[in-house]
Amino acid sequence: MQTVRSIINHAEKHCKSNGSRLTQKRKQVLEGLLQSEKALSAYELADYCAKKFDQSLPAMSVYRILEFLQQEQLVHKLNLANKYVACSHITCDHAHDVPQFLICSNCQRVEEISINKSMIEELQLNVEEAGFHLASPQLEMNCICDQCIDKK
Amino acid sequence: MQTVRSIINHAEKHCKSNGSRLTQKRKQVLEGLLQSEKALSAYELADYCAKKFDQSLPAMSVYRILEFLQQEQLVHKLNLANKYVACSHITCDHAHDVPQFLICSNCQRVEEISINKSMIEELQLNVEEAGFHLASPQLEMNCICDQCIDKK
DNA sequence: TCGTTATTGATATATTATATCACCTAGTAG
DNA sequence: CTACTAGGTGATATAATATATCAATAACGA
Repeated sequence: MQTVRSIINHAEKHCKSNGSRLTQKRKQVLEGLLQSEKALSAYELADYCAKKFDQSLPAMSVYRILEFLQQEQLVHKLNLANKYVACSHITCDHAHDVPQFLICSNCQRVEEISINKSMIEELQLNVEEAGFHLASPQLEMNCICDQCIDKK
Repeated sequence: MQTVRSIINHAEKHCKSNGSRLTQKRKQVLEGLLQSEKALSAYELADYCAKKFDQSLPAMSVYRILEFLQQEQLVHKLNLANKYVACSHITCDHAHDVPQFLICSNCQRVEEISINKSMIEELQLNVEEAGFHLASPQLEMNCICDQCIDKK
């Protein structure tokens, strides 16, 4: 179990070695995502930062910061939910596999798992046959999690 | 190659046998999707209907109509793009497999293909192991199509 | 320290979507 | 045939997500 702080430290080194900077505000946004169980929207992150750090952060800035964090592969955007999550492999130095996100459409909890390589290859084959090319091999699946099923 | 008209006729029968009605406006929206190469937003559909049928259709109505058409399985919502497409199996009476949508993130062209059953099962297994359950087995993949690649 | 570049703030506006109430129209019962 | 009812549509307001643009500020290198 890694602390939020240690992950952020790792992220900061990662940025430095890339020649980019993990500023205060960027850390705050990343922290917001790291401490959250579920995916958050840009506006939710703005609220989080405003409350937690007692200093308003315009939504516009959050969007810019999220864009930066995505470039640095520290954050993923879940296009199914229009929300954002911290990458779960920040502290692994190796490039990670094709990420697969399971998104609970009820509580927004997100699980990031990795799919079998051979499966991706087969998928990719299907895609190529149809005359398309995978842009981002990220897969997002609309799910319900155990907890939410139990509640119903 | 089926005409738009014949597909709409088929859809109308489908609705009748379901005890629902494919009204004028609903036909117009469905036609908008059928004649389009690419996925359309609700507002784009409203524009299409306004121009083509010379009578304004409020966006609100389009949303309601799209909801109806989805219930009737005549239309799919692409959550990746926040846009809508006509189901490509309207004239097949049998229930179709797990749909897989390839969405060109450049031109919004969409291809609907069907995946291997065994693959879906494997996917499902992965999902269950993580404590989640597939809500809709529809898969959407962010792609670039051949045409757009060539242009670049 | 100066100037350049990267970062953030502020404001406006676009795009997608939902809530709500009023009106209208097609099918139904009497 | 008429009045009733339910389903369908219009109108309006507003929420939620996102982008464009210009100004202000902070960090870094020469």
